[in-house]
Amino acid sequence: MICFVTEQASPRISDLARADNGRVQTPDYLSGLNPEQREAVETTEGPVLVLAGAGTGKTRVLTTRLAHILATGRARPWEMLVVTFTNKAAREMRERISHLIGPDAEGLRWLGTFHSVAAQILRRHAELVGLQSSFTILDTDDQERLLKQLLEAANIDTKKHTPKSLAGAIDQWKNRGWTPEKLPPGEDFAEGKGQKLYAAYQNRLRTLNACDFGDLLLHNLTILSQNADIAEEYRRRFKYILVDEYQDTNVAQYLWLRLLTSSSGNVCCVGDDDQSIYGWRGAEVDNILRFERDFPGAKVIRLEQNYRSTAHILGAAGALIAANKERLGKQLWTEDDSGDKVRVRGFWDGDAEARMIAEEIEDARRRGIAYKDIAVLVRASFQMRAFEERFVMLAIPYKVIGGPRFFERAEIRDAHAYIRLIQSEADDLAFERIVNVPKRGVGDTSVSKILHMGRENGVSAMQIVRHLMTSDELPGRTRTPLTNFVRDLDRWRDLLKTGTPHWQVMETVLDESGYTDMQKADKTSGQTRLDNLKELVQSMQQFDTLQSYLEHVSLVMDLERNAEEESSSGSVQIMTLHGAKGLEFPLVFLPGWEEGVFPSQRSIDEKGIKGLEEERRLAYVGVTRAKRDARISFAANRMVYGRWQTQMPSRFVDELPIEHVEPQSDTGYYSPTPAQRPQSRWDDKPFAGSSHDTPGWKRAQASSNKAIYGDTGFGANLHGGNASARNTYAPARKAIVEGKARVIAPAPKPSGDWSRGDRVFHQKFGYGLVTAIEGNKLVVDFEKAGEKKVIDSFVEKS
DNA sequence: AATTCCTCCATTTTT
DNA sequence: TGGAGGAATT
Repeated sequence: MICFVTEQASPRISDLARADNGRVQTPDYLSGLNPEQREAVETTEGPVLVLAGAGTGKTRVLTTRLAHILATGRARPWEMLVVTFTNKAAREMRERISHLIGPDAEGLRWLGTFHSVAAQILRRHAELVGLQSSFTILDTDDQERLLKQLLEAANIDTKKHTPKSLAGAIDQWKNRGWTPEKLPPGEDFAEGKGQKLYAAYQNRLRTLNACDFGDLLLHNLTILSQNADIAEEYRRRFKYILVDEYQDTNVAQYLWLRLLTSSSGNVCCVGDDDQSIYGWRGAEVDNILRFERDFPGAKVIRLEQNYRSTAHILGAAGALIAANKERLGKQLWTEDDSGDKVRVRGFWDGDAEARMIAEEIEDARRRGIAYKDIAVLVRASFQMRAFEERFVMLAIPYKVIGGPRFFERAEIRDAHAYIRLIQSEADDLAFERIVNVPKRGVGDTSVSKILHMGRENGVSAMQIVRHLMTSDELPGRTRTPLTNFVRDLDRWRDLLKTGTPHWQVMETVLDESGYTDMQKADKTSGQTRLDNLKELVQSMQQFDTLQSYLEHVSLVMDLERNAEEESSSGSVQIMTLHGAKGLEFPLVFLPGWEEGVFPSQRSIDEKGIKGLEEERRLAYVGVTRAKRDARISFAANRMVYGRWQTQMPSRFVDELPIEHVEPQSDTGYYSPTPAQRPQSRWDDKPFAGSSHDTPGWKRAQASSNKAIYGDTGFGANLHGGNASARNTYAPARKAIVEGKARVIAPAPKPSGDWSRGDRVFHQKFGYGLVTAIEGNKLVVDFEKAGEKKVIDSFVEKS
């Protein structure tokens, strides 16, 4: 097990360096590294690509390398450019580094996310792209409202072309480094209006002295590529460049890095092509795949010894990812050959799956595993509810990771809008957000009139309001509240100017504007919101100036993360596979491995083989999160969007090698009467006669399908006679499509088949009598389970 | 301005 | 199925 050389135990690197007249000979911090890790740390000159597999000590290598460069005097802290993707990663790295090198870590000014570093550079040269250095960074909400206005101004149907989809398109364009002028002809939005809209949007941003997240990088590209002297200055400044999660870089980030990398190229990129799961938001795996071409003479170091998981888990994950064609290739290994095989289990339906997972969690708990050490990882968030419901029922503490963020809550945004408008009258988006919050009697009509006039005349909304106060273009009932509004704003601004701390101004504003009262009046969630606002005021106190606070919230939106992580220490974690990246848990449940769900049908439809491979990488990420136990499951039937659907197990299930997997059967998955059940891969003696290279599942599927449909009666009409022909060796793809079309619940079978008083048998509840019929649902009074509502196709007459 | 009614639509998410 | 957002209604 790797223990990070840290804290009190290890001597400070600055001391180490001094100890031997500045010459460091195999200092302690290098001693625990394996040969590859050590090579990655010590190869300081020239381009290096570290291909770090899951759980191979990537973070340790990264921080040690950084410390090593500083300790050996190769660079001063401010000569290092260190970029990460998330604030969390940046924060963790800074913490670790400061343990190693002490106060010197303060000097790491250029350690941060791509966006925060780019923002720093942009502030210094903003005027070169037509901005003032005090520019504000738009959040997605503001962005969408702005785009909506533009779409409406261009007479585009906002139903057909939503602001959101335009925001998405622009985001993708910016990810590729395209300014409006450089937009390729093929790229478009709303029948030829794409480029115009994009240009109009950029203009509008400039007027508002604002930029969006994409601009932080895009403007950097413009500045650096058009000003050779500035680019050269930065290239000289950054003696060493370190990039984490390189597989996640998009084109814009890639170009930006290249502009900052000098020809000597002391650049070290760390990543894992097998964990590239953000292609859909612009990440280019290609960046990592072609590193050696980009940097001739680059050294590629593979970290393959895994310190996280057991051999079975790695074996299963390794075989899975081996099915991908587009990869550089790594073979993870471990010295830990203890532990159980990966369990794979098929269930009759989603309920059974959730029930069993909950039971297994309770069981694990009894064996002494803490809730916080257990995770349920799903492909998409709609799969979470089933588990939440089950966990609530059994009082299993759980935490859903990845809900709405603190700064994205409406009340926080409202508060920010107030303070922004006080700070800068030109902030039309802030104005629009809160002129009538709380209700002041300024309706939508007046607001859009004001905004429109502002845009017509090229002035801010507030200027228009000041003008309207002295004219009679607005009725008195609108004019009075607006006058009061302006008066209030002026008063608050004076407070700020006369040196009242910004957080106190915030408090005053919330109280005097009536916002607090408005929330007090809300019985349902008012209290929560007030609590959030209190927290907001508190967090503002940590900043000296309003400016620095606002900068912080727009770039570092992770206030809640800390609180969340602490409070969740005693809970089972439910999260998406994407959200689980970089984390590890002793026990991991991976439910929902079904064709169409995982791999997601949409990914395959939209991106073909590339999409599928990304899904497979996601599966790989999921399995490798587990330290001791991974439990994969799938359900034959699932309620999706209110309809029962039947699906095949995921092809990924098939790709798991038998030697690392322990299949388990669940009787519910098969025909109700065990005697009629054919032998299959998932039967009591699973994998009987089938080995890794046998397409075992497909064969088994043919027979078990027959069992399901034949015996329970549903589906027989839907499939007609060709059920068996389809299943044999048909490509899985085809099966999915048909599987999707297979709607079970509203079977064409006339519901009149049932009548009150019928005696029926249900797989789970046993025998009972039908007491009512509601369409395809039956209310049955079961002898053992009591009264339940069930879908008719789930029971049979007895 | 508030309420209810209706229709539409359902990955993954960071900055 | 359920929730969100828009339209229609009071």
